[in-house]
Amino acid sequence: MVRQRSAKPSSAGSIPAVASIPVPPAFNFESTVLSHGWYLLAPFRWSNAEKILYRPEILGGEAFHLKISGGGQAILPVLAQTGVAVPEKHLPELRKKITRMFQLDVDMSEFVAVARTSDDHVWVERAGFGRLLCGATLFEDVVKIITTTNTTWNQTKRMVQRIVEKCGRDGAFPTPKEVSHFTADDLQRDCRLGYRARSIHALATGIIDGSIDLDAISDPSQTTEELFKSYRTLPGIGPYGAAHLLAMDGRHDFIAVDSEFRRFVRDRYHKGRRVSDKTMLRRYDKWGKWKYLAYWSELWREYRDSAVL
DNA sequence: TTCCAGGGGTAGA
DNA sequence: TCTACCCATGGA
Repeated sequence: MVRQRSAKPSSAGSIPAVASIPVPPAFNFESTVLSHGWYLLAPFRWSNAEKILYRPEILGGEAFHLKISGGGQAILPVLAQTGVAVPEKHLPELRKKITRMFQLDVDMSEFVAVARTSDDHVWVERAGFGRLLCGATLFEDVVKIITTTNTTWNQTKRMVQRIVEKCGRDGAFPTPKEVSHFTADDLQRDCRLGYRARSIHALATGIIDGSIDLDAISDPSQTTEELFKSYRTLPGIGPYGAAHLLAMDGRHDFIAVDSEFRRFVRDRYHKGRRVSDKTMLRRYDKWGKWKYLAYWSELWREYRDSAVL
């Protein structure tokens, strides 16, 4: 990754230059933040009035409260309290995490080109739609996906908030080690995780004892099919979760079939009639490797039009 | 009470 | 490979 320092002054004016992170062409900060529900999950906090994403983060073992803004050709993460840059020694780690959070290493040009050929999807280019907001680490995203299964969105938000409060340090999302300090019963009782506590506990302890190797499991040299199978070996991750994790890698070959997908396709294309998953999925076959994003863009626009986002 | 929400794991056919 | 059942939680 390229490192650079920007000469752009902070909002305080007299504060020295801050480190900015360059973004790909046509990157849209706000659209990426609002791409799906992740910006509503702790430790993210989005200020719509300021168009700023706040997030506590541990860098080099030290806690920082980040204030992340976008615009122009860069993302600007600074310390929330002072507006100054994160100390130089932490910039490589910060860049790595920001790159994952905003999918800066994902090439969206092919999807945009395909979307131009569909009257219902031409808007995605103008909106800068395509990148999904992710957690700072794969562990964070796996935990969050587990908390979305078989429950309501409000319960998901509360589960994640409680995990951060109970296990995390200084408001940051906990590491596997921090989660593994607690028993599955502790997590279930105090974070109200239900049966999901066992999966999240198994994930954290597996990473710590070495039986789960997230780097190997997420090895990008695998084909998408191999990666899908690989993600499914994680505790609490089935077809829905694996498809979601692939999307966070920028791979959209698999649609995460859940109650929301079924509701959307049933209402939009089948006049509310019940149809099989296979029939629903067939509708998106023509999108090839962009199936999930094609579906998600349709749902995203429905959310936006109904002011859910 | 019963159902079900951005499902997953397992046993049995 | 497919189906049925169970799994905590909490709102409708």
